[in-house]
Amino acid sequence: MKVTISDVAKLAGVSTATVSHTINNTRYVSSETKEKVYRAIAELGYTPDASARSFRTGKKKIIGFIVPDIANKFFATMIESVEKYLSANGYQLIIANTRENMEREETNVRLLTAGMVDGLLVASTMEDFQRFDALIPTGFPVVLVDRIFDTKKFSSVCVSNFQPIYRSVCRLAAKGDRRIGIIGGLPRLSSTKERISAYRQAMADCALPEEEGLIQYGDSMEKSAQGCLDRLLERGCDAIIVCQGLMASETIIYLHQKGIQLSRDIDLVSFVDYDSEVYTLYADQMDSIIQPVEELGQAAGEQILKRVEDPEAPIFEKVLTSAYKPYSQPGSWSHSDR
Amino acid sequence: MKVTISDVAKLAGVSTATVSHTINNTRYVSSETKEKVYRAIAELGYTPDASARSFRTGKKKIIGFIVPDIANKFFATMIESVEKYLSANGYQLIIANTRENMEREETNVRLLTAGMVDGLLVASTMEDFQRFDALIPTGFPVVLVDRIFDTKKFSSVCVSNFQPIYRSVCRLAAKGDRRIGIIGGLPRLSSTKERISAYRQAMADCALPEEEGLIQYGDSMEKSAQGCLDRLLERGCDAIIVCQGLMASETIIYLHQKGIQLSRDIDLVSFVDYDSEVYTLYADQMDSIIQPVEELGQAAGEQILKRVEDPEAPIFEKVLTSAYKPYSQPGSWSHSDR
DNA sequence: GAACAAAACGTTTGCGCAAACGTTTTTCTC
DNA sequence: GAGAAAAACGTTTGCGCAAACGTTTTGTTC
Repeated sequence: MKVTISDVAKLAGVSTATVSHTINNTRYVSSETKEKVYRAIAELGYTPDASARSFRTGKKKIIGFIVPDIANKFFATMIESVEKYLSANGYQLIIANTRENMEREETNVRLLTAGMVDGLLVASTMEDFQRFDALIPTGFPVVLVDRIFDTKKFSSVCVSNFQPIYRSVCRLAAKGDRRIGIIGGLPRLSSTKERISAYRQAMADCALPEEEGLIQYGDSMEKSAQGCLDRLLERGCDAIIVCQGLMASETIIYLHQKGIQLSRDIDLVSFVDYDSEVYTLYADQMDSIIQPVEELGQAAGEQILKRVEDPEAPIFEKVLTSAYKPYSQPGSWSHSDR
Repeated sequence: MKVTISDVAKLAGVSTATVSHTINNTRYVSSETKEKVYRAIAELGYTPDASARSFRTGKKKIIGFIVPDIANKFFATMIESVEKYLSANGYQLIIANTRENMEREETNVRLLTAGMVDGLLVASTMEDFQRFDALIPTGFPVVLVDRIFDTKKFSSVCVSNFQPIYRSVCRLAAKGDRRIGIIGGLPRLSSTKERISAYRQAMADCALPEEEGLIQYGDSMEKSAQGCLDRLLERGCDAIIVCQGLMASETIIYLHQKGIQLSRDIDLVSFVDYDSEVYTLYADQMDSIIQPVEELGQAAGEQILKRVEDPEAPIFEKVLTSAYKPYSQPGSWSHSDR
């Protein structure tokens, strides 16, 4: 039924070793013999079985990527960029979507690390490092992406969260805004924590009164920003900072629908998805923080392959920098420096 | 180093067969023995090796999905929905992104069908069925998604393309529009062909003059709609039909930037991504065609698992229906009926 | 308590391939 | 033309597991 390497060997009149070496270029084979082998392969329509190969070599040529939300543009773009890098290097990509659910993350990590992939990229939805760490077999190649833990146990690739938010608050304060609200993502995530802490510190440094009600948390899922906004608007904000692209779009739409005009009625600073439609329309009325998603994806791909190929490689922590685009200087882009 | 089934067997004082049967529930094992086995598994931290298992059984519990553009919201949403269905049924999903490139599609299909996955979902970028067909090993479970071929060889899941466009033209014509332009996707795709042919037929049926320049093709990638629009606007259109969500967003933004107002200056009908931001903002100024992306994804998942579990199952062709939302009746939704 | 069945487990094989280990043939050297 | 080296290929094993095939033990019947 299935054509195997020994069928090829038989037809070509050589040994299976020769066929194997011919295919994989792992030993010298005379060109006449190669010829015979390739002819037999073509005649039989032989394709090496990936399962058997993986089993034999222990290499699957597959990387897993645990993502909190595939349909979120931020992650979709990152997946694209990761896939691009991996496929260019002979690897395939398995996606697992946790939908910000810890149990699903556990299930998926366990499944994938049990011999299904060579390495794992994880944008974890977990807060507790112990719980995450317990899932990873000793020595298994893992790279944390976008969301990290407070240990040096795994390599990681993320973007700076503190500086852009700190800068945002300062700019708003300098503009005369006093009551600055902020909409963060899930409170348990490292990215959210860093951003909120930057907000707090900047507020203090700018001598602006802190007020717990000015800090709201959404879950970066659909319609989560509206509730946050309602609560912020009730308190009468001069400005709002949004920590996530999807919620930024919601914010803009919601304000638009309420007849609140950006920059005239309220100041807005936000993390945005670079090519999101709302961003294109409103880029000139707000400060935008644009994360280098594609670089993030590529760096993640690089790091995981590096670890897969050399599991002893030292832990590596890469922090990329977001672009900050103030609306007052359209066209001008500046890089925050951490 | 690695804990295998025989390590477990040894520690539990049973045979490997018993361990295997205990894990997989494939033979009666007394509860005391089960106890011993599970205890040994826990003590050693044993996890069955997925590679070996796949190799042995021939089942990988993985489905491949060949996608033309991951970052496109339409496909990202579909991936999400496919993944949801598959993971609920114990399968993982491998993504391959072709970026609308036929060579990449060939490479990926070949790779995945060579023992890496149990079945394949394909939204093909190819026009030539022979070329596609040549890539698929005999009997390999394949389901075509969104883009189909003119044969009954593979099962498929797609949405109706003809009816919504036909209806669009009729509505525009009834409104008095004469010069109706259309922006289609890649000319080689079945979806594009059906939509354009619906346009032609409707134009003829409505006694509107055909004009080749009114038909423009974009590639559904970034910025492709602008060129089409420039050419259409040059000809002075009363109305424009856009056949794809991403290009719809571009169109709306571009018209907005040019100061052309929807419904006052020009009529717009478009396929849109349901939760896209621009759609949310402009839904009341245009006719929208909304494809049932999630149902599409789920149906695709259902079909491919059905084929994987029974390769002899009859060919199945599912055609889903898009929702048509006329802007004149906000809130009212109607279903086109093919 | 012989004969037989059912319960509960063990022994062994082979999936397809890569690669360690081995053999033969050719070529070269003096 | 004997001996050694290099070239070119062959034989065999085992990766970890599932399952086909076999065996032992424990009832059960008359």
